[in-house]
Amino acid sequence: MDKIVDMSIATVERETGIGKDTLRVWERRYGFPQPLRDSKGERLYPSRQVDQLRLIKRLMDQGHRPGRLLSVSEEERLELAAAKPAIHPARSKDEQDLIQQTLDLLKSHDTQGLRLAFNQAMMRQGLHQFVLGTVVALNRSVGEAWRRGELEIFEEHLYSEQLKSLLRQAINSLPADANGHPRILLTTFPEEQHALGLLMAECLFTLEGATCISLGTQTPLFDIRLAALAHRADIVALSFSTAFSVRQRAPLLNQLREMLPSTVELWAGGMASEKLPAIDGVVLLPTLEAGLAALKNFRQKVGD
Amino acid sequence: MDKIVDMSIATVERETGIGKDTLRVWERRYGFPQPLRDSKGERLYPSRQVDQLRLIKRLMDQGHRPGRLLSVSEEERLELAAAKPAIHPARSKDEQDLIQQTLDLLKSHDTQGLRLAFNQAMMRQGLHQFVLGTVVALNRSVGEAWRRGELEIFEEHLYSEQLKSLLRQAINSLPADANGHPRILLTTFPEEQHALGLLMAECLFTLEGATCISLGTQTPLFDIRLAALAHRADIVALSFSTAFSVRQRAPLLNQLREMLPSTVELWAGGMASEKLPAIDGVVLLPTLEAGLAALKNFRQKVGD
DNA sequence: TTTCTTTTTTGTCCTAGACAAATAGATTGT
DNA sequence: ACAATCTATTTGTCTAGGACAAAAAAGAAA
Repeated sequence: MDKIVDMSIATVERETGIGKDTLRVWERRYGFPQPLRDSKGERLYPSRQVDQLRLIKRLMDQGHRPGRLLSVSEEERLELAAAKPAIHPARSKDEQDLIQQTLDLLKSHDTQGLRLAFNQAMMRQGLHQFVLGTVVALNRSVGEAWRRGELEIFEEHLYSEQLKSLLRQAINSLPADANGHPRILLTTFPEEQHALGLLMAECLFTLEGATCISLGTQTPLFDIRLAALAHRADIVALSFSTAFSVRQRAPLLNQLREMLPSTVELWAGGMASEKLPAIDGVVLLPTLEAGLAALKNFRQKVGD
Repeated sequence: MDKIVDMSIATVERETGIGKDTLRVWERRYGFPQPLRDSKGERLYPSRQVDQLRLIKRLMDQGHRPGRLLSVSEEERLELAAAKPAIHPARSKDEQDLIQQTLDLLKSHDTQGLRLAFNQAMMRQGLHQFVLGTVVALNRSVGEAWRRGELEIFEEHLYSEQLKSLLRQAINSLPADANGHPRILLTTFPEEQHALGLLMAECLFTLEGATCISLGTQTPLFDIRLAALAHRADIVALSFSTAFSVRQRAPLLNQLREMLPSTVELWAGGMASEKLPAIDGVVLLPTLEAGLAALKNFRQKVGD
């Protein structure tokens, strides 16, 4: 019971999200991690080191650089983890309260209560405001709490499951206009598995009377192209989370841009799109508001 | 417009689901694929070869072996693809009709119609029967149509999005008994992204009055353990699709088994569990019916 | 036929070197 | 002091070809 065994390199990749090649090159360059070896010479990572790797990944997502993190002692890493919470735009009392309530409910694993709280907030504010304001703020706060180590991954899963379920329900109860314009195809790239941003966009676009076709997450580029053609989409909208490596975005977007007919617009929304260099023929949408503006824009353009 | 560029090895891995190591070793052993090289000597796969790889992956999922597929000509592979549809247990006229209707709606990309058809079937049959009979049959038929090349991946995405949405809605409308027993934690392993099986199980277990805590897909083992402890789960139930490599299941299940307290049962459900060797302390559930039986069983055991 | 043993097939891991894109740091010009 | 340009370092991903064990197929024996 409860014995935690040493892990193979494939397992560590899965558990931490750090690639095999990267794990090996870190070991070579920085001397960490330093796994044991089994009888056939393969790496075996003790769980203590895997914990450290988890922490390192967290800190890297916060902007720390691997070189420093890896050449520093275990204790110093823990210090970094306990650092400053960023300052945020002023929030209403209501929002503050809901955030605190959400974090408390998550920590006590009260899924029922969570659902109830979300539902009430949504009813009170209306879907538009709820998504644009509250959900955005919640995402940020939950993400931060996780980065600070206050929440476990499974608690974040719980949060996003509840919210996804609620948003889906909301979308389904909206009057669907099959001939709404424009026709927007929604999905994410293959490694991107975060569906929440997608659902938020779908809510807002559907509220505006557009037709949304959601393929869910992780569609290969080739199939995005096929789907766009099959559904006669006017716009292909992709959602990115911070987890999606910024390095990969530009080349992937370029590739998709070349695959799509030039009459189809390509929108890229989500976290950290600000950092991205402008790409020809790709509309970058750092926020949901920008998405709504783009939609208005598109309609004006097509209108005349 | 529409120009399809050569792809890097990382891209091919994403698009086909075949690992980099495997792609390289196939090239060495069988001479296929045989990518071009760019200025720095890195592989560039022409889209023609990537299409072939997609086909090969499909055929492998059907049970063909790589050695044969890769050493055979392009034409012969296409012949294999057009082969026999397997024979299935007798189905009711209703079910047959719905299956045909679903495939037609999918091919014409009529999401509204799809949703309507599903909803009607569910209303008519009741959730229990709908999940156990119709959804199972639909999954199989859609999966087969895809393997035969009749459906594109994006059409399969569409199917599963609609169904997931419907099942989620159904679950939410069930009377949730927060004190229902047993407490079942539902999730999948990190590479497993198919949420449909999970939702189907959640429907059935909830209907039986159990408390389901769904973490969604792709939870690291470490977090499954944490969640099980935090939620005081009686049972941890994992869902596998055929896409999940059979090779990996046994070691992963063993690993999780060792991490969990022995008082917590571990259930592994989903396709191809029959093929799996028995694992000590892990209950294998090849079908949903087996899952329901296991639940009844568990209750009797605890009852006395 | 079934069961056991041998051979082939197949995916994953290994080392150690290379290189370009991204980032940080230094230098220069306004 | 601040912005822009250049240089140096950092970092992830790719390459080659060898190795090995687990799975599957083929062969042998009951």
